[in-house]
Parts: sequence; C-alpha cells; structure tokens
Amino acid sequence: MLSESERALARAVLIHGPISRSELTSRLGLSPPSLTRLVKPFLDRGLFVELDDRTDGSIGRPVRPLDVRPGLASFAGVKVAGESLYVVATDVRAGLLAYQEHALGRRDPDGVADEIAAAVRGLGVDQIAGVGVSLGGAVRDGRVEFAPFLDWTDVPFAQLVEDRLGIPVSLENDLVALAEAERWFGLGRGIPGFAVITIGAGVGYALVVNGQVVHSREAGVGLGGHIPLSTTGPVCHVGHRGCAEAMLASGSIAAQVSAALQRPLDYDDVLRLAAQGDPAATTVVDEAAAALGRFVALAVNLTLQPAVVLAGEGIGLFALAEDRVRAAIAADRDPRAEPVGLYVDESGFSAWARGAATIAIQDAVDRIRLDERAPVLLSADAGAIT
Amino acid sequence: MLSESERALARAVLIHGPISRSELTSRLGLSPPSLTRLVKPFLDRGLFVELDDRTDGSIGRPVRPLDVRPGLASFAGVKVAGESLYVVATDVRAGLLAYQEHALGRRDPDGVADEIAAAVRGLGVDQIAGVGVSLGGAVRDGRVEFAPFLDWTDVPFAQLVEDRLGIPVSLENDLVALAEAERWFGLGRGIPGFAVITIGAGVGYALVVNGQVVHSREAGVGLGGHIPLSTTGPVCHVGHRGCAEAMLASGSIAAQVSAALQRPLDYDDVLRLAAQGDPAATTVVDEAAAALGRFVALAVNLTLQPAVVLAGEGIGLFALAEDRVRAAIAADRDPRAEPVGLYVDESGFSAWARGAATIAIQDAVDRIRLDERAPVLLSADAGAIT
DNA sequence: TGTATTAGTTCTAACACGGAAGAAACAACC
DNA sequence: GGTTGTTTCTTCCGTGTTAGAACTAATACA
Repeated sequence: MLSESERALARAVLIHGPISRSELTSRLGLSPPSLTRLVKPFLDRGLFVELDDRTDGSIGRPVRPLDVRPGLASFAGVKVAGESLYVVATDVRAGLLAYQEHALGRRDPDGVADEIAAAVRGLGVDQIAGVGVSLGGAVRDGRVEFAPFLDWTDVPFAQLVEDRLGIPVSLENDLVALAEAERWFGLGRGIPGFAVITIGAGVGYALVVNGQVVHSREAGVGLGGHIPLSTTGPVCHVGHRGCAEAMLASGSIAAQVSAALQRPLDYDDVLRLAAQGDPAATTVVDEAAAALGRFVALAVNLTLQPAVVLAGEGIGLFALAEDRVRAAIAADRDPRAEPVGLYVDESGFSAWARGAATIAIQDAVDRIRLDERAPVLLSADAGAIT
Repeated sequence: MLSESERALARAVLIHGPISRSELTSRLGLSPPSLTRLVKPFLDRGLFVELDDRTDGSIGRPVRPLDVRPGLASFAGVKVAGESLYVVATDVRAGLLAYQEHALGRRDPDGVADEIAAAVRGLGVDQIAGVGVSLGGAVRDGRVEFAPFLDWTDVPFAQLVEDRLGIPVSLENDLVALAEAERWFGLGRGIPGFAVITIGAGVGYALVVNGQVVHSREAGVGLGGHIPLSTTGPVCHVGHRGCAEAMLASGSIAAQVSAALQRPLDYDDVLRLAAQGDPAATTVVDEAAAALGRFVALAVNLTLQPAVVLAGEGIGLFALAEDRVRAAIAADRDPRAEPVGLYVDESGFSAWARGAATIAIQDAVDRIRLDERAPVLLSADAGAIT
C-alpha cells in the first residue's frame, strides 16, 4: 500500500506535473529531505521521470521538474447512456487517445456488460490499466443501487464488466465522474470549490467543495436537474413546470421550437436557427439562457462556491446567448459579491467518457505498488486485455 | 503546539464526551496504545477527567470514560446586531451560563468595542478563557472586511475588543459561527453535511459539507437570504420580489398582515393570530411556510446534503405550519430520494451568541499547551478580566 | 575566478504509531 | 469460592515517517 504522503505525491505529480521538488514541498507541506526520500522509489520504479528543464534565466541551481513517465499506461472510460455507449481511451491524465460511440443494443446488465467489453476491446489500445464506467443513477462500491433509465436495481455491475475484461473496473455515477475529471484534469483544476452543470439530453448537477467532490447518495439521484427556474416554461416529463430539464434539455428545447415552426427540428437545428436570427428559435434559446443563468446563480448562492463549470453536449447554447446567461446571473447576485467564475467545457460527449476514465485513473493511483516484487500498476503489467 | 492527533483527541472528547477510550480509537482511527499515550498529558494537565462510570451490566472490564474537566473554563459570546448586543457566558461545551441583551448605543468600531467589553464584564463570570464575536458581514483573520448593517469597511475589530478585555478575541461571520455551533454542540452533531437556514429580522444561510463549515467569502455576503421563492410575494428592501427575505423576514411578515388588518402588528402578534385562525394572518403564514419549504428543498437539492437545521428567533413559524413546510419540500423532491432531515433549534436569540462562543472555544482548543511550563489554556490561567 | 543564490541530497535524531503481550476488572459458570 | 471468559486499557518495543543540520550541485553575476 502507499502511505498517505506517497499517495499525495503521486496525485500532485499526476495533476500538476511537470512540477519541481521545491514546489511539491510547499504544496504537500513536506520538507525537502522527505520529498527526496519519497520521490526515489517512484523514479526507481519508472513511474516518474526527471525532466532537465534547462534554466529559465533565473538565478540559482536550476530545477529538475518531475513528471509522470510518458506512455506509462492507458485507461478506458465508458459512459452508459440510454441509447449509446460513449467510449474513450486516454493517457494517465485523461488525455484523449481514441473516442468512439456505439449504439446500445441490449439493456439488461449482462448485455450491457458484453457490449462494454466489446467496445473497450474495439478501441485497439493495449496495456489498458483500468476501465471506468459511469452511468446515471445511484452507485456504491461497484454496485448500481438503482439506475432508472435502465430500470436496474442493485446490480453488481463493476464485477460483471471485470469478469469479461480481466482488468480492474471502476464504477461511478456519471456526474460525480465528470466532476472528478473537471477537478483533476479539467477546468476545475486548482479551484477549491465549484458546481458542475451539464446540459444535453438531460440536465445534470454535481458539486465540489473544499477540493472534494460531494459523494453523498443525493448526488446519484439527480434532483439538480429539476430545480424550478421559470413559472411560465414548459413541463418536464415528470411534470415540473419550468424546471431545469424543461427549460434546458435539448429534447425540450427542440420540441418547443418544432411546435412553434410546425416542423420537426433537432437541438442543433434550433441553435443554428437562433444564430441566424429566427425569432421563434431565438425566443426559446433566450429563455433557456436566462434559465441557465438563474440556475447558475442559485447554485452559487446556495453552495457558497463562486465558480461553475458548464459541460455536456448541449452547452453550445451558452456561446449563443452568453450575454443573457450573464445578465440573469448578475440579476440574482449582489454587486459586492465576487463575480461568478464561469468555465465552459466544450468537449461535448467525450467529456462524459473522460470522466469515467478519470475514475479508473484515481483508482489506479490507489493501486500503485512500489515494492520491488509486485507489478507497479497491477493490471498494466498483468498484460493486455485477455 | 498540539499535533494533529492531539487536536483530534481534544475535539472528540469535547464534542462527544464522556467517551470511552475504545470508542475514541475507532472514531480517531488510532490504536489503543497510541490513545493511552495521547490521553496521558491531558489527564496530567487537568484538562480531562476519568469518570468511573460503574458497570452497566455488560460483560468484561468496565469502561473508564473520558470527559473534559467540569468547570475547566468559561467563554463569552457576543452577537452584534443592528440594534442590540446579544451576550452569553458558556461552559466549554457552549452550554448557557448567562444570557443578556443590551441595546447598542454607538455604531462606530470603537464605540461597539467599548460596549462589548462592558457587556462581557457585566456577565459577572470570571476565568473567561476566550471571547467570540459574530456579526453579519464578511470577516477574515480578525478583520471585518465589510459589514453593511454597520457601514464598516476593513476594521481590525478583534484587536479592538482584545485591547479592551485582555482576553483572546475570535471574530467570525454570524452564520458561520452559528453553523459551527450546530455542528459541534447543536443539532448538527454527528451529521456530516447540512444547511443552516435562519429566519428572524433577516434570513440567513450557511452550509456544512463533509463535516466542515463552508468558509468561503461567499458565506459572509448573505446571498442565501435573497433566493427567489415566489413570483407573487412582496418585495424585499433590495427590490427582489418574493425572495427569502421578503417571504420570511419577521418585519416583512408583520408588515403584510398589518396592511391587511389595517393595524400595527409585530411578528409575534402575527403568529398568535395565525394560531387563533385569523384568515389574513393564516394566509401570510401559510405562504411563508410554503416558501420556507421551497427554500429547504432548493438547498437540499443543490447542496446534495439531505439535512437542514432551522434556527433564528423567528423559527416559531415552523411549528405553526410544519405541514405546509413539509408539503412544499415533498413537492420539490423525488420519492426515491432520501427524506430530508429537519432539525429545529428553538433557542432563539441566544443561539446567535452561543455560535460566537463556539468560535472562541474552537480557537481555545487550538491554543492548548501540554508542555509543563506553559499555562494550559493561555488566557484562563493568565487570569480574570483586567 | 569568486560570490550569491536557489535546488536538491545525505545523515541522523526524534517521534508517532501500532503489534504483541500483559494487567485490570468485571460477569458467568461450575 | 475459584475458574474461565470477556472486554478495557497499559507497557514494551520495533518500525517507519519526518524534519533539522550540514552538505553538494548548478547556475547568474560581478
């Protein structure tokens, strides 16, 4: 097992690398001697490399920054949605190596596990050290407690996938996973607390406070998607008038404009029409943008975290009506309060799967073995996918 | 200085005492030998006592629970409000020893500091080991960054009071202080995360996540009090229609019923009338209760913490219309989600000052010295108030 | 070439922690 | 009434982690 300091070191280099030893001492609160001792086995085992970052002109001995060895391992991430699997292969920093989408054929646990295993094999990346799987629903200890969109209850799903792939599989709620990805490798890096709001097929919500993603069971229930934002808006599928889903989900937006223009349109059509100045589309988009702004303001005011990461495949809405969003935020804020930090993750669908991969990476860090006998990353050395 | 384990021990005994060593080992994650070693100096220095809690009939060696020595120290807490000072003396667990209210004469920093010093001396409690002061506004490192209700900006207020009393003074935002009190000694003890909502002259909001009170600068700004809760309600003094202040602040509620009944009423009159079934008062109270329920639901859904502590001098509203509050919460929750834990602190005004005292207690724990030479609690041994 | 400056290492003492084993204090049982 | 069992807590001691002191390394600058 890694000690607490070793794990902190591994994480710091992973998240902030390349990073000098002296910066690590202040970041980890350790003395230089302790750092030297801790770093040694990581270098010996080939987990870290020492860059000789030539001098930057400053006085004194130049730094030898530490970084994770390039190509150390790969990871896979899979987001299970209602109709599709979104699958990525990533490097150790959740950087994209490959991205694929697959239509989801079966919906039963074994069927989905089969399709995930096939999709991960189909990535064509070997030496995968871990697989992360995320989906909407309440998840704990590798089990899906319930996932309404698949109609699953208490399924030991991580084990099902692991049986097929022979690689460690990590399971997490999709929004928690996305929040972890934003916190470690994404737009939330270095921000102590922020909310995550996703818009797309549905509306999602997650929260980071004091540098930790909130993991409470509430996080899997997805009530953030039904916050009331308007009294005049449409009704969502559960019957809330003007809730976040009703105002922001792509299906609802598309349906409103389709009804107004009397022809079938999808979400991207609506954004295109709004960009061209179509009045019906613009009205709906503006209303949605105002609702998004109110959502952001509510989240900031109630979580006391002055930053929000916006993500999801429908986030193009923000670029189209950023002024409306910011105006709605400002209306619900005090001029004396800090301005809200807004960070937009434009990466769309792949962000979900990168989130899943991040969970696999986090678990892999906890599996690192520094003693000579054991393999460094349990499964990477255990070989390619069987 | 105390080591991390020593501080954890001190806090655990303070918060959960009397508590057996064996329960402490599991709570602190330490082995029995370590606990023995850590406890010794606390007993030697007279901070802890060992109760011989006679056997409870169970098998095995009986436990010798540890507790803080009774009468170890007293603390004072002062909440500075617009018109008044609320002042308490407490024991080490923020238990009430004395409670007083004083009209606030002057409003300038030196004047308020004078009146606080006089009020603390007037408590008639000596051996006060620390004084906590809380007020509405942004506070950091003993300085008031801004306090709109006093029109202060960047005042080193802790120092001003400390100069007058010669006792360590701790300064904190009033809602953060109240949340700390609920977390350590109040209704939130043992709950990992919860929101605090206060109603009274104003509406306040604070948040605890992962066992820690959220201390971000946002917490001092008080935007939780202006969350929109109704589109038809009255307008608050900043101009928000149907915001939390407009719906729930005692002045706003009293004004609505006074206008309806064409005679001047205060908040307690309104609650009395509503209890008697007066239709105008009942209408306003029911609307307020529904708004409170929506507030609770919003807080729970956006903070992902399924518990809320209700406090403040106006919380009598809850008892009067609890059904309405719970119905409004249920309407914004999913039946699958956990039921919301509602905890009502009925202690009214004194809760504010107890919050301030809690801050002083927390700071005093961090000042404990176990080495032979130094006094145990710096100021308690330094003597009574000068 | 020397000096100042910053980065990083080696050596070592202190210390915190937990495992093993034992002592203490009771209940239950024969 | 003694023995056994159970739980609590302590003593002894080995292990692993940490940081202080002194040292080496590598550069800029005079």
